[in-house]
Amino acid sequence: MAVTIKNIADACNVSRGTVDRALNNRGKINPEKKELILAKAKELGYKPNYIARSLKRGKTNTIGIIVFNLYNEFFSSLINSMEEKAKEKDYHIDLALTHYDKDTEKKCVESMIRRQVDGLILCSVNNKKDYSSWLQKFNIPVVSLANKISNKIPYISVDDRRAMKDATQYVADKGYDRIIYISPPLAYEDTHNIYALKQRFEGFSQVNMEHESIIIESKDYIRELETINILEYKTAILCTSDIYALEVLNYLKEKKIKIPSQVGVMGFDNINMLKYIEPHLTTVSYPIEQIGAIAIDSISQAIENGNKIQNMVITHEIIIGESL
Amino acid sequence: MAVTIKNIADACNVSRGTVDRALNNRGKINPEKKELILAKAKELGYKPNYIARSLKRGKTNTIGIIVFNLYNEFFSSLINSMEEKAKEKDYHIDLALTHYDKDTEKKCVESMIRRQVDGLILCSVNNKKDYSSWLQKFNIPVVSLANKISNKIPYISVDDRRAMKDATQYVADKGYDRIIYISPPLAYEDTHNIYALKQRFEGFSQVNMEHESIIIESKDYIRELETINILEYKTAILCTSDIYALEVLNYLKEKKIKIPSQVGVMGFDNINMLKYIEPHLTTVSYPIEQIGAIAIDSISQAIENGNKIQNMVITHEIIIGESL
DNA sequence: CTGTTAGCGCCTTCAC
DNA sequence: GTGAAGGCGCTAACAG
Repeated sequence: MAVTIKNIADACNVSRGTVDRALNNRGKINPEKKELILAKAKELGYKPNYIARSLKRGKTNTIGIIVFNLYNEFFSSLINSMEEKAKEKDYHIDLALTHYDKDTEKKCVESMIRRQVDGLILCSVNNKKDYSSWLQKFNIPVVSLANKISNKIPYISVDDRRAMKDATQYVADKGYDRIIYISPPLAYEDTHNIYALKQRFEGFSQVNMEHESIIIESKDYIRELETINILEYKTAILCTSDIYALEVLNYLKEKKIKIPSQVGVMGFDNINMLKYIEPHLTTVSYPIEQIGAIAIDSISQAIENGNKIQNMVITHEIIIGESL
Repeated sequence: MAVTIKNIADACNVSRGTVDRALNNRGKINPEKKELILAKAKELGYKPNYIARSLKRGKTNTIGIIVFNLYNEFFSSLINSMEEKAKEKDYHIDLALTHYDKDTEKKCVESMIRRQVDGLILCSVNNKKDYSSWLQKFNIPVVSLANKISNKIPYISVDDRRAMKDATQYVADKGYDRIIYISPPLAYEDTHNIYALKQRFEGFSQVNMEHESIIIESKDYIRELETINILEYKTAILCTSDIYALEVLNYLKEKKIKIPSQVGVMGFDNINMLKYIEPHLTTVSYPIEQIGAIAIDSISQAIENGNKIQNMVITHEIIIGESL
C-alpha cells in the first residue's frame, strides 16, 4: 500500500491539513514542523496520488491524442514532438490509435472522456456533420490536425490545396507535360474524412498540363499503374504521400525505368527516412513536428486560461530532390 | 459539468446504489427500473468517470510505457503493437520518452507512479545496481524490453549475443575475412545501460575472422570510418542497428564504393523501412512487435492475477539481402 | 498557525 | 429489491 498524506500526518502527530501545507507550500506553517513533515515524507517515500488529486481538482493534466497509427513516420514524428512539448508543460499523453477506423476513433474519444482528459488532439477519420457537435458536447478543448473536421473545431495544418498546387506547378515548370496523380480513394467522402486529400486534389487540379492527367485513386495504385503506359509523354508521378512515392520508386526500379530521366516522381510530407532513399525524392515539406508543438501549446493555453484556439496554417516548402 | 450517477439517481427518483446496479448489471433490480435508468443515462449522455472509479478500485487500467524516442522505427513499431494489444485488453497507454536521459527516465517513472499506472514497461537507460530495487519499491509489475536492467526485473528480448554471433558467422561464411564493427560507445557502461550492446559485442567477438577486426564505437562513426582503408582485405561493415547501417550505406554511396562487390554491409533490427532501401540490406530480424504484444500480455496477467512475469527470449533470424 | 471537515464520483457493504 | 452511508486520497474552506 502506498504512503498517503494521512500516514505522514499520523507519523508526525499533525493533521492532514498541516501535511498538505508543508508539502504544497500553502499558507502559514511552523518552519520546524514543515521540516519534520518533509523529512518524514521523504523517509516514507511519499508520492502524491495524482488520481485523487485529479478527482478533486477536476483536472488530470493529460491530453488525449488520437492518430491513425505509427507505421507512417509522419505520425511518429508528430507524437515525438508532442510528447516533448507536453512534458515540458507538465502534461501527460494518453495515446490511442484508430487504424483509420471511425468507430474505433469514437470509442477512443469516449474512453478518453471517461478518463477525464483535459483536452483532445486528433487526426480524425470521422466526417459526419454531427461529429463535430458530438465532440463539442464534451466541453473540453479539441484540436484537429492534418484533417479538418469542421469550421467549429480548430484546425492546425498546412494549406494542403496550396501546397499541392505549388507541387504541381513545380512539376509543370520542370518541363513535364503529363501527370499521373496517385491518391487514396477520393470517393470515400461519405464514409471517411478526406478533407486534406480533397484539398490536395483541388490544388492539383488548378494547374493545367499539356496532356490530360491520369488520376489513380486506389489503395491498389501499383496495380493500376501497371495498366498505364508510363513512358508515354514526359510523365511525372505525383503522390499524395511520401510512402506512396516510395512504393512507386520501388515499382519503377523493378521495371528498370530510370528516374528521373524516363519518368519523374514526387512525394508529399518529407518524412525523415527520405535521407536514406535513392534517388533523393522531390517532395513537399510538411512541418509536422512544428504543428505538434503548436497544438500542445495552444491546447494547454485553452485548458489553463480558457483561450479560444485559433486555426493555424503552417508554411510548407518544396523540397528539391533528384527524382524529378 | 458532466453527468454523474447522482444526477441520474435524482432524475429517476432512485438511489445512487440502484443506478449503479442498473448500469453495471449488479445484483437484483426491478427490470422496469433498470430500463428507465438506462434510458435516462443515455438521454443525459452519462459517461462514467474513470478517475473516480480508479480511485475507488485502486486500479487505473493504464500501463506506463517508457522508451527512448520515436525517431527510430524500432520504437514506433513497438508502441504501435503495444497500443493495439493494450486496447484489446482494455488498457490505456501512458507514453513517455526519455531521449536517452537517465534522469528523465526516473522522472517519467515517478510521474507514472503518481498517476497510479498498474504496470510499467520500459526500455531503460539506467543501469545502476540500485535502480532495479528502486523500481521494485513501487510494488507494481515491471517489464524491461530490449535492454536488461537486472536479474530481478523480467526481461523480454531476443538473445542479443547469439543473434550477433549468428550475424558475424554469416558474414564469415559469406567469405569476408575482415569486419569493421560499428556500435555506439561501449565504454558508457558506468553511465548508461548498454546491456544489449555488450551482449552483441560479445557475440561478435566469439567468431574469429582471418584479419583483425576494427571496432568503431562512437556516435561519430562515419568520421571514424573515413580514417580507415575500407577496401583493404575483403571487408564487411557490421552495424548494431539498421539506422547505422543506412548511414553507412549513404556514406559508401557517396564515396562511390560498390556494395556488396567492394564492401559488404549488414544491419540489425530489420525495420520496416528497409523495403525502400537499395541495395536490400542484409540484417537480423528483431521481432519487436511480437515482443511488444507479449509484454502487454504478460504484464496484464501480472496485474490481474498476480502472475510472476517470466523472462522470455524471442527468436531472431538472419534476413538475407543484397548488401553482403 | 493548525485541526476539522466536507466533498470530488464511484463502488460496496449493510440494513431494511 | 432498494436506500443509506462510508471511504478511496487529496484539497480547500472554515473554525479555532
